[in-house]
Amino acid sequence: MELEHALKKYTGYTSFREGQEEIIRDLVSGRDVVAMLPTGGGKSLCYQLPAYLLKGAAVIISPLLALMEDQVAQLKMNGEKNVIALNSFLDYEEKQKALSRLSDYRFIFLSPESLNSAAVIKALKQIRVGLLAVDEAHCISQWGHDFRPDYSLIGEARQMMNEAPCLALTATATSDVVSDIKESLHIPDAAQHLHSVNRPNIAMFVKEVSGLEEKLGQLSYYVRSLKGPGLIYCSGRQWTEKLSAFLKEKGVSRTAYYHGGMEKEQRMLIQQQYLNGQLDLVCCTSAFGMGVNKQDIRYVIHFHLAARMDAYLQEIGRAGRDGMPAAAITLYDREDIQLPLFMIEKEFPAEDELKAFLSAEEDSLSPRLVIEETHERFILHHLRFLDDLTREEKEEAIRRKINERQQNKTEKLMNMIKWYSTDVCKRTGILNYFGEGTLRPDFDKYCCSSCGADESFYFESSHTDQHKHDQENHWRSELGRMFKVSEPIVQKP
DNA sequence: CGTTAATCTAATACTAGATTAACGGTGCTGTATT
Repeated sequence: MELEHALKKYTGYTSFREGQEEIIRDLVSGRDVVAMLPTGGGKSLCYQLPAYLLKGAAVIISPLLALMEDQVAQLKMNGEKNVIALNSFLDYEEKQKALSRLSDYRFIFLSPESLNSAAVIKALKQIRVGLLAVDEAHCISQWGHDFRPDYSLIGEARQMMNEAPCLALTATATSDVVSDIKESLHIPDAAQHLHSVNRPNIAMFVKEVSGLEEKLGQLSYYVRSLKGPGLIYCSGRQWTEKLSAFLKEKGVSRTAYYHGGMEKEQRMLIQQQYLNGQLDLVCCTSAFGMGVNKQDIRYVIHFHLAARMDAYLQEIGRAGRDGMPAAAITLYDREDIQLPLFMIEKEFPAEDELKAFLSAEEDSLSPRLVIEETHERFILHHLRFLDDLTREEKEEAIRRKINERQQNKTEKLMNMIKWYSTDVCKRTGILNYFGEGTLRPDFDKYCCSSCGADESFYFESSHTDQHKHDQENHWRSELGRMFKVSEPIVQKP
């Protein structure tokens, strides 16, 4: 009906992809929406079309500069000129100019940090905002509490946007992440368009190892056996470099590493080569992922464990986006828990550090005490809400916040450890953890290591092409059955 | 807490072994006012 007409008029598409129409319909009728769409499932259309149908500009919050630039380029390519990304790529003059004629733009891209800057707030107050979209909205839950606190302030900023409908978009929203998002954005009554977190075509294997030597042995075995392309997640930057060198030595060429400490151009190059199929394998930290839209990743190996279930799901979820079988393998060493435990400790200011910082802060003459950037930001962020308190009260309040966050993170880590250690079906474990029902048990063969799935099914086949062909056909029929079961949408009780 | 790189020491001439220090993830960002 009229939505399809608008779709054709503004984008040239003739029909919606699954899930898009309901989301857009809700937004256009003024409702807030939390939506989950698989990557590559046409997420950007969900804010682009409403931007044309609603009065006013669409403000889109994006976590990475690279993602912002991609979106801007895409819109411009489609002939939309009234697009701007208000970020640090603009110099002072360009930014002033853009802010002074902000009402000319239909699409305004912002990082949560820019959204919080005084100049941007002032300019936004003077225009009409028709839609607020938060892309990769799981970042609110993942980063908003500590690493990038500005993510937790989007809800406040929303108040100056004349109650424009709010769209939170993500590819993996577990139920606790969804409630976190709704609370943070102050959209308790948002319509939810969610799918199950289950990915039936990804088989999960947890392989217990003991010691580095055995782990490296297993890694080299799997990388040489599995059908690629693949991805290896590890916990440190140095590890990514070491593993890629190690694997090259073992004869796996076309391997590269990727982490947040590399030059931007180098990062882009690796990502691009991987996307183009010029690389078979990338050893990476958690920096690699968002914006990587590759359909045919066949396996993800965790060389180190993931500290949280939602992070784990996101990382393995990069495999098998084409719907074809893929494998997620964790090389689990009990000793590995020490590193994430330590990270949780180190991420927040220590007690004496907090004390010293606050007393230096109180004395306006002394220069600000130099502490780690993330620690400082955490303290300053929480100080914003504690203006009228004495120093002791402030200290106490922030200490409580730190404890709260550390407990929360430790608890999530422990749940993960339980999941790694148990013999119960891995898939059932995940679904139960997120309050979804248990799965029908007839995919055992392709389910997980606990169900006795056969890892060799994911190996590079040495069979003839005919065999390969048979196997793929076999998979198609099998998948048909699977997706029937993966349809149901998560309901809030 | 565990791994790795850097420095030290001992007994003897260049290297082996021991002790210590450093490091460990994710990314955005100008700013006060007439």
